Amino acid sequence: MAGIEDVARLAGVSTATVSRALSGKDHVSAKSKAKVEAAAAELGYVASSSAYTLATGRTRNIGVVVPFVDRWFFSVILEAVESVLIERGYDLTLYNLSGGMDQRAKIFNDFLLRKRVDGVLTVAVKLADSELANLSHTRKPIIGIGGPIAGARTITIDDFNAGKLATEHLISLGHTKIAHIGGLAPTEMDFKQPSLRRFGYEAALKAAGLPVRDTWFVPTDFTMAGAYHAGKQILGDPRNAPTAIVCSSDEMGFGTIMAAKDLGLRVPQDVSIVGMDNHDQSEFFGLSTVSQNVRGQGKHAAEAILKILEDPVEGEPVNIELNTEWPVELIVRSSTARPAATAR
Amino acid sequence: MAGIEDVARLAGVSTATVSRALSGKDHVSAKSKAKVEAAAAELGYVASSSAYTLATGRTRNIGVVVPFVDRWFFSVILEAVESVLIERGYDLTLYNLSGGMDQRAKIFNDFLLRKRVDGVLTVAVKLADSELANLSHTRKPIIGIGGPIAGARTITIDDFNAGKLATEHLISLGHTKIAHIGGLAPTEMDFKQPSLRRFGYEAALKAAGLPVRDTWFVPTDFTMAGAYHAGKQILGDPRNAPTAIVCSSDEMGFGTIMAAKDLGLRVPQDVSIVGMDNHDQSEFFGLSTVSQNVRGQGKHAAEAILKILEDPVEGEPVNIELNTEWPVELIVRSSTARPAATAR
DNA sequence: CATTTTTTTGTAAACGATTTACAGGAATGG
DNA sequence: CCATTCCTGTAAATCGTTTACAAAAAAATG
Repeated sequence: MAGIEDVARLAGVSTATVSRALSGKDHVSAKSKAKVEAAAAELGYVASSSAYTLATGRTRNIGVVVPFVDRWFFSVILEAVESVLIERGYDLTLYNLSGGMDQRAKIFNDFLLRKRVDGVLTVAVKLADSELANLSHTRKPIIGIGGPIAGARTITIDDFNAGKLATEHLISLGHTKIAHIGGLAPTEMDFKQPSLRRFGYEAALKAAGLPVRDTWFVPTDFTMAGAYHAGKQILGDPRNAPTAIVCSSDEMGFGTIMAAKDLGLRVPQDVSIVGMDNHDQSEFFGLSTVSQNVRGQGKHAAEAILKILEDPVEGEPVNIELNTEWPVELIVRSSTARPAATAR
Repeated sequence: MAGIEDVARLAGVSTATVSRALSGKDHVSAKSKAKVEAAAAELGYVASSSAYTLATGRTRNIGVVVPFVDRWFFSVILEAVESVLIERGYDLTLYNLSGGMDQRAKIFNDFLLRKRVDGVLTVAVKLADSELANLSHTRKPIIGIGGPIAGARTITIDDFNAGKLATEHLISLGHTKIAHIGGLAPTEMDFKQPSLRRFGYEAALKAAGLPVRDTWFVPTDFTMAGAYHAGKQILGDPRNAPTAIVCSSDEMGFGTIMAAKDLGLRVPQDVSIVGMDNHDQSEFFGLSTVSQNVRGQGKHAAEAILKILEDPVEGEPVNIELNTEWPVELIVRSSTARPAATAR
């Protein structure tokens, strides 16, 4: 493997000149730049990134921490972040938390501290105090997507508002019997979005003077299967079946639509269903939803962290508490309509 | 940040002793080992990975190249690989090809050559000759999942056999009118699994003396939506509707099931549907399928590449052409049954 | 043309570990 | 008690860049 010295020798210049010519950030005469480039090409020279890192202290690598990779939201974020990073010459190192607590401990106590990354992006993970302390101690920028992180920049949507908007859509169509399929109680390591969305749902009902019934809220996990069963439960009730259901995610919406269909109910004639997120498959299911631009958030987060690294604001600490709220938008498709009773 | 010298000073030994004590591969007296560990813990010392890499030539980092991350198969592979790597102290750097040809060129011509990774895992990507040449030139181990790579180790399933097995299942139930929803024609950069699965389907039909009809094969992309439309097309045919459909993936199976239901057909009474892969959601859909152990393949690939790196066989080149064929297995759920005519 | 200013280039010292040749000390055996 | 072996520890070399700093060359100025 050719090193910088080989290139320097072949080009007839010093290693310093080679370095300058190739990185292009210092002045080098056009002539020697050309010679260096020719020599580098001839030898197939590529700079060793570890030597670069050792000399500069920069890794050109961002660590991305996700709780899952095989779920839609996370994989989309990952894809968006990766595309920005590659474009800018950065690597993406993936840290997946789904392997349990020891894997998690390993990641936060070993991997992220080894000077392997210039910054960390966390996606919907709630950091324990000790984890956050460890991380802050490295003085590297941290950006969180999908939940607050004390003392760091974050990008979130207003989950309360999303739940409220979805519910208001149904209310404005004339629904008064509106159920909710939402997330389970938040765990120590997870965020409380599910609850926020539910609070939004409840707030909308109350604002419209509509009742909030216990039996109309069914908590379940964020899967089609979970929502399918919840949906059957709610819609099969012989006495208190609602005419509309607000789901905390689109995947739940899909499950609910399937439950309705399997019960012989027509969507939206017999029951309206609205989801949240605007999943890639929502168009296919015709699911009305409160859209959050997931790719946009991922790209924004990636660009923000690169900005901090590449032109830091003088005198500003790397991490400041600052939340960027991403807008949500109602997308109406074919899963919502006026309730049958008031249809004509 | 504490360096190895600080630890050495605090422990009252030399840096070499610290290195030996911490890496644990050379003899150090129990006493000084304890002192070193205490000192390291006190200072919160973590070795700089770039210095380690520069000195040893090893990055403890594996590059994983995938064409997508937001598709089930790839995200599951990623998760499986990551869990093995973390466990063994390795990082995973993600390279996603879905960003187009220039992103792809960048990855193969820059990133993978910069001595940032010890080895490369590719998932269902067909390497161009020049890409493979570039990669081989680095003398790093390459392992491919889901498709042949000339001159390298690969892990695949027998797609032909999978297609055949799915079809035989339907034949053995008594079906004679069996359609197929499969992938589009392979592109330059993709693999030909779809075709192999189709060939397996055709071979099974021929072996049973059943006709292969053109109208019973509909190519589409590997999505629910694509298969939904294809399924409606096939099942809506007033003259030649089949009693069973073989789908090239489970996601296609889901779409086909939904198409059948929307046409008012019952699954499996009116139409049997079988998929391939054993997707996480297949249980929920009750989809019979030919299962391939995706997690198992991912883990195996990760372990195989670590094996090559950590105890190489003397005198064997890093890359040898060797395909490990992973077994498939028929899983019968509730989407397949005898056809109505022969049911009793 | 001499002098000053600006550009370009080269030298050599980091960067932070691992590794190795070598030396000193302790243990072993006769 | 001495010679031999076996452990430990030391000091210096090494990995491949970047980057002060200084020197040399080129361009601008009077």
